[in-house]
Amino acid sequence: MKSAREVFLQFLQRQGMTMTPQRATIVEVFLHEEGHFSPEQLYMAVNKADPAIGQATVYRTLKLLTDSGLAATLDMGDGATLYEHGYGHAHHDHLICVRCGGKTEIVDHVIEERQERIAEKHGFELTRHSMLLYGVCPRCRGKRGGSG
Amino acid sequence: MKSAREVFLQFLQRQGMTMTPQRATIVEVFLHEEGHFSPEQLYMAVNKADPAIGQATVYRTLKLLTDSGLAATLDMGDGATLYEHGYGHAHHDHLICVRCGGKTEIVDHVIEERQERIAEKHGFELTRHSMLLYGVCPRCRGKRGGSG
DNA sequence: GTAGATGCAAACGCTTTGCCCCCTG
DNA sequence: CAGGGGGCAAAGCGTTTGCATCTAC
Repeated sequence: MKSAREVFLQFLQRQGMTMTPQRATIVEVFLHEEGHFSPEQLYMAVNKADPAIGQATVYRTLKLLTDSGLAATLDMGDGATLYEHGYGHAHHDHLICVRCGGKTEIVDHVIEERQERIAEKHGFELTRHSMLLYGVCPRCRGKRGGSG
Repeated sequence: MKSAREVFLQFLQRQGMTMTPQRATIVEVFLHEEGHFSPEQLYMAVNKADPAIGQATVYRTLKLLTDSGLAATLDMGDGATLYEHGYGHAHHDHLICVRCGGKTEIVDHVIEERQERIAEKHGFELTRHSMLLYGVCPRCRGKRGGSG
């Protein structure tokens, strides 16, 4: 399997774009981030590596990373979009605690297969999907209901 | 089964809130809307019924409708939230055409059940979920693909 | 008379864009 | 020299909120 850097480079070249120092930095930082993170978080981490890189560039590169398949988006209902690694990671969905915001990755082949079948039945050519299960995690269920 | 109006009225009363002319108008218009619509669309329809009602009131009432179970939200990744009727309608998920934006409602009991089971396995108490399948609908597949 | 409800417009948070300079080729 | 890339800050978008007013009980 090609390295993520390689995939990104080839993606850029295919688009007639070039690998710039800023993009290289952002990709590196991106690959070192764990779990789910916001553009803002990535921006802050990128800034530690190179304070000269602006937020807009992070957003622009994040879009490229998504298009290249290196990044996957995770859309909460809160208006913000989170990102995670999307290359070399099996597809997974998320279990989200509505109280603490904690996210758990889940994989279910039965569901994946049903989704394919549903799409097929409707004549759709499936490109991607998003499944979010919201609930209260065990830890928060232990505590009493309060929001804090 | 209680009428939707009744459900909303009782919800308001339970919250110590009252049914106002504006809320009544918005509920009526809401119930007449079909399919999936944006707050903006609802606002425009409400305005035909009563031009004095402001956008903020529509948003505020939409939130109440959601809390009361009369409305269900459908979060596209585009930053906007769509609404649909949620009372007296079985839960369903959506198949969305990435090309024309068309939405098809789908129901799959196997998936619903698996979701419950997954949540259970992780100790989560499931409150709701959202499953969006993105793809290309039969009609758009017929036309030429464009940017492949 | 008190408390909630409303309309308006400004504020908000996240994301995108315009502009101009820079570097690359 | 041509053209994309980047930084900055302002604009843009959908949504929320502060405030003064008004209504209902």
